[in-house]
Amino acid sequence: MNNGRFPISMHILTLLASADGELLSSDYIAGSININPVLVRKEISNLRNHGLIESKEGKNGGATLAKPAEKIQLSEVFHAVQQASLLGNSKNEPNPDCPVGKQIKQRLDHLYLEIESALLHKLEKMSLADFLRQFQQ
Amino acid sequence: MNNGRFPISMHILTLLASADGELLSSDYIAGSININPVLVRKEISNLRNHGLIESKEGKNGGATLAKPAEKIQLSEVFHAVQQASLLGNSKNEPNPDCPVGKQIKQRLDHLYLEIESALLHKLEKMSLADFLRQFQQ
DNA sequence: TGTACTGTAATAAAAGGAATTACAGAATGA
DNA sequence: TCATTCTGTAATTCCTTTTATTACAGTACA
Repeated sequence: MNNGRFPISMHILTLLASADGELLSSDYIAGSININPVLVRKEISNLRNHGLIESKEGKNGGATLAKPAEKIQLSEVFHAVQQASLLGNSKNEPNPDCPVGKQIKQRLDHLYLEIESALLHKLEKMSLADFLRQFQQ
Repeated sequence: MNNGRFPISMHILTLLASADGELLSSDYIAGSININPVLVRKEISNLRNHGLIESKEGKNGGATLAKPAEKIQLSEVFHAVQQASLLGNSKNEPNPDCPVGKQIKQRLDHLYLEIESALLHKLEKMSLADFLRQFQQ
């Protein structure tokens, strides 16, 4: 996970959770995160596709949570933004004539599965509501 | 962890573990990983700084493990290559005038610490020898 | 003393991420 | 109805990060 998508999604969701049902515009959200509104809309689009957010077009439109913050697990956020494996992959194909090179990808994939399952197990136990609760008034 | 450093380091260490004390050159290693030898030497330099590898200059030089594969925990490899946080950071400073923006960094840092400790706990239980054992002859 | 290595710096090329521009389409409400 | 204010999305440019390459000094060996 090379980029800032997880923190950005967390920021969006935290804002929505604290807005308590009120629709927030991408411009407003972008102002809090300090990034471009188009990037916010892209992330919202992604989170919507994963069932975490609902949004409304047109005047007075914006985004809101699709379900209560208590029911949003951080593992869902992780799943929504994850694209690459956690610990990275070598870009090139290893040498198939080398006994190690031949198998390393498969072995690393297996290792990554184990690691990710440990991580997911942890994230499943945390809800967006838990996360929001840590914020001081 | 955006890049391929973890898999590359794992590949290097696996080759050295399977070489059983014999010195391997950066060219040979690069040929197995299929990357540039200079990048291999850089990773070796890093792994050496972390006490996982020893290397010898000059003719017939190369690298070898600094200790038995049984004593190399995968958490050590992780520490050696980790530079950024696991789930990424937003590049820009969030808006300090927003109650969420003001605190989000700190809250995410805290979350990341929890997550990483779960991951490290898992990696501590795995040795390089364990990893190598999975390779079929 | 030539050869085969490492170590490292500097630079270039490639890839990926983020910002920006642009604009169509939807909802609102005056 | 129609200007306004939003979303959704594509296309492009800009910037940063990764990776590859080039170059060369230094080391060890035989």
